[in-house]
Amino acid sequence: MQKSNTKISMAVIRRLPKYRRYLEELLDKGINRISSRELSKIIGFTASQIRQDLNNFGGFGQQGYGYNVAALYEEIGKILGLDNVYNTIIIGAGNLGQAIANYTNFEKAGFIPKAMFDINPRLIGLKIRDIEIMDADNIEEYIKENNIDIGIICTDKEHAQDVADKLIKSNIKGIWNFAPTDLNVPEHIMLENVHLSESLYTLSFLLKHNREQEDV
Amino acid sequence: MQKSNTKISMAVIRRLPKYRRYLEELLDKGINRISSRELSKIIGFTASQIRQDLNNFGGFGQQGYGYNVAALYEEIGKILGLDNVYNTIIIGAGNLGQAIANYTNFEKAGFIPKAMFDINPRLIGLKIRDIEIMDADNIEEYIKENNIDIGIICTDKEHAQDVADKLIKSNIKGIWNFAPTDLNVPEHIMLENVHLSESLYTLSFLLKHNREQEDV
DNA sequence: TAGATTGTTAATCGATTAACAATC
DNA sequence: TAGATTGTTAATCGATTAACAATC
Repeated sequence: MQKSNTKISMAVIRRLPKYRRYLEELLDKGINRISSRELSKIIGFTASQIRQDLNNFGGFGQQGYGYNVAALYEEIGKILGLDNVYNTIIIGAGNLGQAIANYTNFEKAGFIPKAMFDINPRLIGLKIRDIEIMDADNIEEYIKENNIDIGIICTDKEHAQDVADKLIKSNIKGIWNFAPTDLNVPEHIMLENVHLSESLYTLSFLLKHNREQEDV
Repeated sequence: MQKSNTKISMAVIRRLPKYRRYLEELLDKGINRISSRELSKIIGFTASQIRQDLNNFGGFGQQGYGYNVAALYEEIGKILGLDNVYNTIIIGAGNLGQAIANYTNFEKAGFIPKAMFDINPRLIGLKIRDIEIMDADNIEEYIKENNIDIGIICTDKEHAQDVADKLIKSNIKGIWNFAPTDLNVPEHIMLENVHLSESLYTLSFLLKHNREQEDV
């Protein structure tokens, strides 16, 4: 669907989930048609930007009419790969790992937690929902035997690179990293970081300088 | 410290925590001097960008020498407001709220969780570490009586705006929002969102299109 | 002092916005 | 058909990179 050769910028990619979220809300309200101008008012991007963004992936609108909400929602889901199912494992079964294991919305979107791993013998063998916490020694074996796509790193920063190395060796496809460190990962493995403290420190900056963000 | 009138872009602000993190690592290694060129190699920004970024806030370097690691680390901490102490409350005492309450690194950086709130009677009265889970009906009263600076919203999306409204009424200074929705907040209240599903969907896009990120 | 490296200005690059012809 | 709104090109704006004089 993406136009030939054009390289989509990360700025555009990171806006896509937000489009999808607002389109879902419109769907829930039973609205089945929207113009870039109307969408602009509720989502806060300019109408021009909305049209530019969407046209990176094809002409989803119709002149004189606007966009079909259901169709556009569906298309953006496909662009994001949410029509796929991904098998995931969570490494680090502390509070954060458990929070993610319990968060069923990810599962609804196709990200299935198959197992959790920890080094703490007190946690090994427990289950979160129906997801077993296993010994971290078995990560590589488990990935290979169970077709795991994504590894979610919820360890402390000291263990994160070791875990990442195991994931890499086992031919994982992507890593979602919550450890407060930057991981070394080969180019063919996709990496997305969630650096919570960087987000908190940004809020701290804004508080200190009493400045609202211009963008979301 | 910030130069008069110049408005610092969010892009710069969001890089500051990363500078601080790498400088901390250098400190731990006992390195007390670094040039923009050397820092560039380990942090991955261009040397030019590093110098530009830092010069938004003043001349911290010395020609022919570079930057003093300890001093720069300290300065960036101050710029981020990490020399302050913030009182926080966590609203929503589910797994995510508990994970944040248990994450002592935030406390070390000056963000003190004073109380948690929930509407679930089974949770009310429990303690996470020494942080009590209280009835969400008491949020407004508690904020006013305890000098709370930051509200951390860990509820589901259905309750998030209601909670935000209570925080706003109680003159909170900042909101750190983990609920998967955009909040309506007046301009004088600082808002920082952590939209986990947007991050996960971005990873999904990268997997589908097998593309590494050019940045971070 | 000579060499190194900053601070800062200028050039480039990329992303956003504006404008409008195409067309439903 | 006339009006509305897209898709797309051109203009603008902002952020990044390059270059180099200042200076430690």
